[in-house]
Amino acid sequence: VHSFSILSDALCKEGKVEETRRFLSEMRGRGFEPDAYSYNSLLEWHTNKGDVNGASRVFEDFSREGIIPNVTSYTLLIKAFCHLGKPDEADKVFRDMLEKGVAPDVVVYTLLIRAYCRTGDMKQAFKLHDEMLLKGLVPNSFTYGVLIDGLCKLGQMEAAKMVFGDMQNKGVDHDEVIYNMLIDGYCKKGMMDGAFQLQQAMIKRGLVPDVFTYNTIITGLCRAEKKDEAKLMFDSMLDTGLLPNTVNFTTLIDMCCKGGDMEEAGKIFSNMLQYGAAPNDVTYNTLINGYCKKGQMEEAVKLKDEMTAKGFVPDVFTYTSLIHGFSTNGKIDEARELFDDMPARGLVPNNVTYTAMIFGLCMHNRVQEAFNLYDEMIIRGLVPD
RNA sequence: AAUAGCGAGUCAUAGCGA
Repeated sequence: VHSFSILSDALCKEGKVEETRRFLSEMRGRGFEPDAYSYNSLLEWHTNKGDVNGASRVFEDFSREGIIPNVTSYTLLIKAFCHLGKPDEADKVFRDMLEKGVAPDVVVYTLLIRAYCRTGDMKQAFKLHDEMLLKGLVPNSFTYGVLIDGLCKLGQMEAAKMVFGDMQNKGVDHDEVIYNMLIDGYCKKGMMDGAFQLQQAMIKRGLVPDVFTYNTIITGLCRAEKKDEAKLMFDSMLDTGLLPNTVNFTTLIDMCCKGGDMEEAGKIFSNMLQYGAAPNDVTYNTLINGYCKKGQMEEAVKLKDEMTAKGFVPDVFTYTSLIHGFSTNGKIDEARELFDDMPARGLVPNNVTYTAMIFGLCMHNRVQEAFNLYDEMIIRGLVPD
């Protein structure tokens, strides 16, 4: 059964879902009863697609086939709910798991804690942390990490530092990721000195700043309008022998775009491949937004076509940039056309998209249409901010 | 009973704003 499970996992990870299903029934035909392990990769596939219903269906299969889901199975279903930003639903599944007598572990607790952190509900997050301690589970660097990151994202650096000290007292080592999260926290608050201090501290501890560390700092420097220092930081990253990745280049491109230097942005864009870094959807979106901001809509649209041709799917970011670009360049009809085209592309306009469109309509004195859209977004369950 | 197989944390892109 182990061997079959390993194969089933490999099949599914290649994206061959139907074949995985067939494989599982074939293994049953040969007299090997699949267990939770055999099915979990299938479950993970649904989860990563954000398909809660699909994941739930696998659970229905479990009860039909008499398979007992293990912690990992539950973790995957819980993750699907986390992905939807529904920590309470996730928690319900978790409680259900406990009732069924499946023992929780550090991983599932960490995942659940992260779900609450992402919604900014640190109170629940810490409650779960205490609960796992009561159960005799030992938080590891992942667990402390989600707590620290949650606090950093809320800008609560003092509290984050306390958890940082706490984990050390408990004998859990600080790793690069932990430092990176704190550095990002300081950068986002504009406290670059704090960020640099931590970078030095991590080096002193024998840790090596990685591409995450550098990119975090570079982004921080860009936001602090210190573009020259940002460039120097990029160079010193290269000096350490680190290979810049797609995110690093996208950051640089964005920096150029924000400064209106599309020529430089384009140069970096065409050179990045030489470093083995291929542009991705975010890279395209960044450039498209840059051209939109400059009013070079032909270029922007050209890039949208190019990204599509390369197999990337224009997303809500792409459309919002273009809608805003057309709106503010006197082409409100083009903007509206794009907006109306979104549903057909499987895209759901969000708050930002609606604001951009409404703003554009108002600028063009099409107030009635703007109000109609405002009503529409409320009907769709969006909450104007 | 032991052992092996699955799951969790950090960086980049969009609108408005006295």
